[in-house]
Amino acid sequence: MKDLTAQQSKVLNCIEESINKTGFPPTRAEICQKLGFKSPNAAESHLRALEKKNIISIAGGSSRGISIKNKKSSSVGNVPVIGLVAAGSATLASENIEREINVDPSLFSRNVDYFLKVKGLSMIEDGIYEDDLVAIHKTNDFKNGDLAVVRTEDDVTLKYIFKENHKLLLKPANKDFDPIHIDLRNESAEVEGIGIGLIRKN
Amino acid sequence: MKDLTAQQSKVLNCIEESINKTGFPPTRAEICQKLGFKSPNAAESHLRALEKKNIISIAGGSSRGISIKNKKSSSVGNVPVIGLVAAGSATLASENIEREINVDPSLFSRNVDYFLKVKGLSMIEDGIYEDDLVAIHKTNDFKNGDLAVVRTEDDVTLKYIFKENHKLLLKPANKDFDPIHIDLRNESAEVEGIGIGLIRKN
DNA sequence: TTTTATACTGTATAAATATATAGTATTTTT
DNA sequence: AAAAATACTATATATTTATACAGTATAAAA
Repeated sequence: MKDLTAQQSKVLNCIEESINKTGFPPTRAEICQKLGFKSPNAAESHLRALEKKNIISIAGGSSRGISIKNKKSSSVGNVPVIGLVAAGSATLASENIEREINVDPSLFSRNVDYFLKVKGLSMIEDGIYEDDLVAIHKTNDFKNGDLAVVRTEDDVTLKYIFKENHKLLLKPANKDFDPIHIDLRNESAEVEGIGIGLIRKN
Repeated sequence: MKDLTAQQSKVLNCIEESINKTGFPPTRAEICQKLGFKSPNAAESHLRALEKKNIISIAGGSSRGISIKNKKSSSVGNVPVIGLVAAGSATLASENIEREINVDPSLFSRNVDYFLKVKGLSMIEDGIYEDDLVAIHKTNDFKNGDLAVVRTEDDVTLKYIFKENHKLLLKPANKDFDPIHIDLRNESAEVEGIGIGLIRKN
């Protein structure tokens, strides 16, 4: 991406300020007033330059039609928090959603589809505690050793996953817990997603 | 707060949608178009009702001058990430800011002023690992047992803090590390903030 | 050296927009 | 039962606003 000139940065800043302060973008005249320009065309041409550089987009024919592109903070990534309840149905069904939190999607390595609120102490030796929120990326693709949300026939658990042929090993990180062995010829198991991060509130 | 009527909710929704989609609030005409009204005054009066109920504010004399009040998610909480470098100057000075991340300020119990990127293994037994981002609330007020960012004469560390008269105890959570004893009569130490949460990226 | 981009002033205007006024009808509150 | 709020249509208009056009001047790129 091309660099912005000093003036273009000022204009961009002015737009951001307006949105933060008033809730809507500025008019050309307002930009001029704030930056001391005497002609609306001063603002206009800077806006067109910013548009050309793909920093903003300008909606033609509408007032205050300026929006800042790739707002890494469309940010209003409203991500649901799902409690692992006894019955173990970790679905995005609304009845399981405890609440929603706003996170920057770029915060983690992959897209976060939901947060799983950890129950139990099975992963405590690797620093995953009860009530921690584990960021889950929904996928059924995994590598051996990934932290996976696995739906078995009678439960949903968060464990390290290892697969070898028809055998699935779900390994906890707590010596007081036994690994779960699943023979896929007899039992079904589905990987719902993998853990890509966590949030803890003290 | 008074409840909104069905129509008022629709209008509010329409405003939110516009802001999310285009980046700026709608005009009266746009609201009418979206909701099927045939008179701009339909939108106008709903807006005035919403204003009266303190849900939105309307900037007089400016186009698209609608903003939604107490947006709990101004949400664009741009919080800096600070790396604990050897020299140990964990300040908000820009040279120490590794990057910024967007978090919902309401995510943690208190306001997050910055994230401290953890170096070393001194807190590993309590699930705080190297490169974890510990959410820090800037304050010099603390309770015994709080996780604190402490600036000593020659370092900045993250430890559990205990104070008794003139003695300060900085306690790690790793049996391989020794607690730090500070006699405040001889040495200075300052609490920069306390840890209120944690983010980990796998 | 000739474009092209930057950085403006100044003027003008069509179109967008807020906003007032006049009605009608229904529902809710007092 | 009266008043107030809701929920609109319809029309009008002053003002806001985007946007084009005409210049001037300087710096950077081709």
